[in-house]
Amino acid sequence: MESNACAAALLAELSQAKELLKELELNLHCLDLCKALTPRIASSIHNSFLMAESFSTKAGHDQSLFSSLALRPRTLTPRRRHVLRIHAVRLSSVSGGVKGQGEGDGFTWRKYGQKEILGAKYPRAYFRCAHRASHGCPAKKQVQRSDDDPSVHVVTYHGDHTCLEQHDQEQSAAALKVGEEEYFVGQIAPSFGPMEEQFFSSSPYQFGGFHGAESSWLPMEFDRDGEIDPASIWAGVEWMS
DNA sequence: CTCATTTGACCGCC
DNA sequence: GGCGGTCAAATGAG
Repeated sequence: MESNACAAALLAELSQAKELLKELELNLHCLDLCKALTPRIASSIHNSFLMAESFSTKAGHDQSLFSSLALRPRTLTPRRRHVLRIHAVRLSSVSGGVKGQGEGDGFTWRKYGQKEILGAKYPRAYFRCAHRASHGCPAKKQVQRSDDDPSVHVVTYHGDHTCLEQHDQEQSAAALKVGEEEYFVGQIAPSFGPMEEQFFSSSPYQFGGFHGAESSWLPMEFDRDGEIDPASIWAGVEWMS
């Protein structure tokens, strides 16, 4: 896809996300927590806007948006086809609480594994959709605490839910489609549920109390080889198949 | 008793 | 052979 078209698509999706955030702010004004979080989320998306605009102006005619985004070439090959969503979540001590009833980000997950990752301070937890057995839902997610900022957690989603659950988060996800590939480049903040709370509280980093969470678009920077510079982001991200 | 989580073992890929 | 991802038996909570 031609770079300007990619940039336009990205901006269009971001515009939609921004409008959804405005709507969220209007509808949830009675909740102090939501009022506190919404401006931050909006600010993060605004930063993404600046990034996207930068891409659209900086990306030369011989450099696609994806090369400027530094997606590795192998992610564009048919053999690497996948749906990936990267989501950074920062826990906060905002009072009020946002915990759901066992759903967390709106879906029900079952933890099926936890693994110590080489070079990482904190373990990675593996979750799959609870409706895998009944609906064959292939959705999975991985949750790992950031080494640099323990209050930041990287949630990586694999696959889409084929179960019947619907929620606003899916509708507000900003996706950029290119041909047969679909890359989710951001997602509106969900809340943590009891399962994540339990996982995080049992890991080496102890919370004084879990009351809320905020998430943000990842302010990524990349080097010329297409590798993500870990020092430039506040949550480590790996491209996964 | 049922169901979700934990955790060591196993498997496949690089 | 090392590592990440998954399996499955054991364990615990309700």
